[in-house]
Amino acid sequence: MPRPTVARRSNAGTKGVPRAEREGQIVQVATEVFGTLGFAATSVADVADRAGISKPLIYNYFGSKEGLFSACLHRAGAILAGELERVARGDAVGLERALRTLEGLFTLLEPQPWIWRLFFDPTVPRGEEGIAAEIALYTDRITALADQGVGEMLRLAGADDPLDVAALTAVWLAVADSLVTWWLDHPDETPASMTERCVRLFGVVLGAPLPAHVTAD
Amino acid sequence: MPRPTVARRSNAGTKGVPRAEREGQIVQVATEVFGTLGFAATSVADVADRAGISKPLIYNYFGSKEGLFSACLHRAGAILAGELERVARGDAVGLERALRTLEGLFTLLEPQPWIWRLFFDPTVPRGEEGIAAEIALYTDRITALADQGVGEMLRLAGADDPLDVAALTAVWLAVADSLVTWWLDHPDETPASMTERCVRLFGVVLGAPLPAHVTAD
DNA sequence: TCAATATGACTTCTGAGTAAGTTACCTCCG
DNA sequence: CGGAGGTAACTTACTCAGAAGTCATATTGA
Repeated sequence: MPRPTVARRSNAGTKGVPRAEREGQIVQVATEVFGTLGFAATSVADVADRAGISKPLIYNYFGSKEGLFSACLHRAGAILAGELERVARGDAVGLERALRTLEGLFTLLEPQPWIWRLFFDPTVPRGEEGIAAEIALYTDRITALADQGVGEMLRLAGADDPLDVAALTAVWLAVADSLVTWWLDHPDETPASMTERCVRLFGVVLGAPLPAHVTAD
Repeated sequence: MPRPTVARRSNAGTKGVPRAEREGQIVQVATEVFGTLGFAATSVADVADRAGISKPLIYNYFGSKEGLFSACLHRAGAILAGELERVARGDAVGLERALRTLEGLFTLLEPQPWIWRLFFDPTVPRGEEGIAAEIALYTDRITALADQGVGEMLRLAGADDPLDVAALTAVWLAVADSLVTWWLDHPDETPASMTERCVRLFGVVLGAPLPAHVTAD
């Protein structure tokens, strides 16, 4: 049956926004949603709504939900890994380096805190290939930096069990993650105030008396 | 059309397993799946399969997916919060108490490491009521304990900014979480070896030289 | 007029939740 | 002791909603 020939205004048709620009807008919106809700809980239709365009346009430009996530990932990854590597190239070691990293992180994440979440999203479909692999690309870079910093610190202290390094690296990443998360819950904090707070806390924790059996062992 | 009168053996009918026992089995399986995959990625049908029963039985007994999760939560919560409170009643303070807590945690989680995950599952639907509220019930208890320990430690060090306490509590919970997660990825470790590792790492980190501007500020 | 930009209205699939019926145990009456 | 029937334990086979992904079509700048 042919469609009724009634004059029905459609919203279709170009709005004069070039593809590159639209893609940028979409990626920005999508990053925020993915970062806030997680991959699984994010619906493409929702992203389309918030971006003020329609779902098929997203599929036109990004191919699939994973493709969209991938685009967000690469933008965020370039920013993040780049900054962290910049810090790592500095000559700080041990806790000094840790603090510098946190400072860089806070400054970097100030305008768009969600991008951090993309790399530590537990809801992305696991698998040897696909998104998971791309995430690994970046987390490996980040972990390598952390591992190097942690390893250096442990070596200075005369410890060199590789498993110790691995465990402490995991802990360190979690510490960074938790501070970012806490910051997200306390929007009044500035990067500077967060950094100061970290300096203060480092001081307190490290100044605390060691338990007897730690020194004894 | 009437059903064919052919003799078709159905699998229905009681298998003689009393409700309480069945519920226990289901909760055990469900806890593992929820804890491993997260709430969102877990399908009720999958749980039913693994438990060797059918989906409607789960709905019969637990009402809904949330109801099932809730049952897992309460079992796990009773175990977890109870143990942590036991440790907290001890007379250790500061880092000593931290180590004792970790030790208790590792021992407790040895047979069933997943239960920890239930309380820190980012994929549960947010909302003022429902599961989220029940989770909060337990995390509040856990957080309160952590907060108390952290607060005591900061007070001993002469610091008492409540936001500092809150932030350090978040960090401490993340540290515990990351150690459990790391352990999950290294199944060869025993509770004892994990505890030793923590003692060692505490020693190294706390023995590290303080950055200049930490002491300066 | 053609290519780029855009959309409404599908199809398809997955997973939560349900209706209705099946089987086995248990009790109580004879 | 034997069978009627009540009830608890269980399943098959659905419905229904929401989200991924697709198709055909519409609009407009160059």
